Amino acid sequence: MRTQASILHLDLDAFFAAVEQRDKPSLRGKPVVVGGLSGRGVVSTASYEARRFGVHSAMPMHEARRLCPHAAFLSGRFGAYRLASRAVMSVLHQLSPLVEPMSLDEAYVDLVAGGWTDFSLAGLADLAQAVRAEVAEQSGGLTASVGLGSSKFIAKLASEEAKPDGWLVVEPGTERDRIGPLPVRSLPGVGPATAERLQHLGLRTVADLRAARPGELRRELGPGVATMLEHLALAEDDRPVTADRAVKSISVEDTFLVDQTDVGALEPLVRYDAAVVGRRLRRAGHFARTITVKLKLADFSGHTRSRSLIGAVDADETIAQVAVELLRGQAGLVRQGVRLVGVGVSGFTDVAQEALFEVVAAGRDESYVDTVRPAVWDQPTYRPGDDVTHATWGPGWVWGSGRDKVTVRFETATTGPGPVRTFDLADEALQPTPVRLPDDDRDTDSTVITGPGWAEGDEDSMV
DNA sequence: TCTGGGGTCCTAGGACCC
DNA sequence: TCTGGGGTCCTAGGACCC
Repeated sequence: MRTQASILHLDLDAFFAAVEQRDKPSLRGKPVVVGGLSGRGVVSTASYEARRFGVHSAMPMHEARRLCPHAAFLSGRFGAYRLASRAVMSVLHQLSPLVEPMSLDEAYVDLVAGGWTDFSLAGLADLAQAVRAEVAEQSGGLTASVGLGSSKFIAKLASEEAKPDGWLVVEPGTERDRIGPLPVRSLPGVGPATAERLQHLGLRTVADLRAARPGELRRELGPGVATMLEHLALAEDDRPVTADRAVKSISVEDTFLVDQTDVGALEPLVRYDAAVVGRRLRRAGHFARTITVKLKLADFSGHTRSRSLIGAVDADETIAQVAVELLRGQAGLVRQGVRLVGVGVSGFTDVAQEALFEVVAAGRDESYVDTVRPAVWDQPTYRPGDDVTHATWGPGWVWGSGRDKVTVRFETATTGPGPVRTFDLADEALQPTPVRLPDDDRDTDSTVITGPGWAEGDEDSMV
């Protein structure tokens, strides 16, 4: 817990709507609503003029139209928002190298890391006003609210209280008194579900939370959430300001105008989404090992299916193939009616690690796996017993496989009976080795499975 | 015409390995 | 043949945030 109000939180006011009003003078002073305009869209941002009519973020767009029919309804220009955001963030970077953007319109700044030393009320007041002025200057007139406090939680609370177009310093030492009367919902990490459970325990305010019987929170919310809330209720928040947080997943999703029930009709979309994801993945310079397909049903329940490949990939086609298979595996759910489908990737590495085999389905007794296929997707699928002599992956045939192992029998019509060898799929010996086949007049590269010592044969058992 | 799209983090169970 | 604990990875779901 810091003893000085050394964390700054900046939040642009009604950001998307404000950029629209900045760029289109005719919209100034009028209600503006930015969000999804199609049937199932929701509001991203409402200008303060629109908020007066009850319009707010996350509200279904049709309701916003009902409440404020004369507003300007816009779908958003993210290029413009990104540009404005960049200008604002660069203002913050002049304060400190430790700037943590939470979104296009919001960031924390660690003033200690920036060498700031004057934490007097007057000093921080000057700082807040200078930052807001510079943000307006650099962004073409956007207004920002600034909060300063001894933690992220308190700094954000301060900027919220200052909104719109204001600033507030919460003096260290006054935090607990300030947050006591607030509803539990104002604690970070308390959303609708947790608030409901707390309500059930008769806990409505932060002060109620503090007075909760020991063990009560633990039973209702689990040790993790309970501990976090106990600390936050006392204004104890040690979360550091972290610059350059690495991206951990990339995803794309689409909500349909009308619920869909036909898997086949969804496949082209899933393939397209896979390509969008693939392009973003490559642009980020990453490879991904896990591919996920997400469905949301008519009843709003969410369902995901994911598969981790042996190696990391970034090709559209590979992502698409896996995604389509995962989708097909969910045909039963799709028939119930889906409102949303999404494709995502995660498990990033910075090098490609396409491996030879992908274990697909467990055998009935789970002692072996009955389908093995190359993780390079234009190659055929092999099952134990399949002859791979004539495949580019020869020579030999797949004998069996466990979860992380594949057993190959090195035997072809010309070589005669050969040894059986089990490889760990991570085994270097299983990684593709390009070779030119002697009789290959098409002059294409092929791959041979080799294993250290396989010529002696060995008694590696099937897994 | 109820309820977007992009993320992060946590939990819990099972497999698997040592 | 029975027995155990810890650590890690994978999958699925859910809560939350902006």
